[in-house]
Amino acid sequence: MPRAATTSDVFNAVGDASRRYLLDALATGEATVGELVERLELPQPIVSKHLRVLRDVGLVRCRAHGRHRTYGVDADGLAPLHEWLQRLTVTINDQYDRLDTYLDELQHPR
Amino acid sequence: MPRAATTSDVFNAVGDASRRYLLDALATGEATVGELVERLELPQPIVSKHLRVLRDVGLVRCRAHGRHRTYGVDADGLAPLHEWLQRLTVTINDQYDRLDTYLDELQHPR
DNA sequence: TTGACACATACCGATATGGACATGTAACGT
DNA sequence: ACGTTACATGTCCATATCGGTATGTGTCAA
Repeated sequence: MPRAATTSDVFNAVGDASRRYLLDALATGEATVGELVERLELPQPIVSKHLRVLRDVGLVRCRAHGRHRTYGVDADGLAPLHEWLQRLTVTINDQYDRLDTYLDELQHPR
Repeated sequence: MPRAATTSDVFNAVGDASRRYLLDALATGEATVGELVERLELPQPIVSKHLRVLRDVGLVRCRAHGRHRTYGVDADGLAPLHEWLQRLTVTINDQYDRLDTYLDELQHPR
């Protein structure tokens, strides 16, 4: 198994700077591919590819409108990130709490 | 520029599942490399390498103790993630708010 | 119907990455 | 001093990934 890998995973998707820029841009409102190309000053195929990845992991949605495609952030797709970060942070804080308790007991032994 | 790339970036660091497991494990308390190797059932060099990456991006700290090295999560290292996620989410919500206002004005024109 | 336009996909090359194995290094025990 | 323990680092390989260019697909206009 020469690589763990997997795009198609939200964490990996936001691991790329270009894709974060895309999300940042889309967060301010929906946009077509062309508009994104203009704003980010990236070649169109690059943008399309990143959008594809973001779509696959559920971070953006797109709807066709004439010959344009309007993309927008899917807030629900951010859930895995939020949850993981939250859990991690909480766990860390619990740890500190236990340390506090421990230190308390050292100073004020029952 | 055949690759954007960059490990040495917090987002990329947590993009890898193995490294997330390491963080999860360390969140419950500090641990030595050997302990992590046992818990995650990964070869020691792999663990060491991932820890190295996590250290470089400031997600973990380590202190030598005898011939052991005790690693622990550095909560501050999570800040970039928190901030980015926060900003993104807020921006998205602002967008929805504006949409609400717009819809309101459609229904209750001044 | 033909051509332009908006976007998606295919293919290519360069490189970065993760895992596996071997080796280096420092601290401890005897 | 020597072997062992606990890690770190170096090298190698397979593959994934990104960017770039070319091409395909569907829609609109004339």
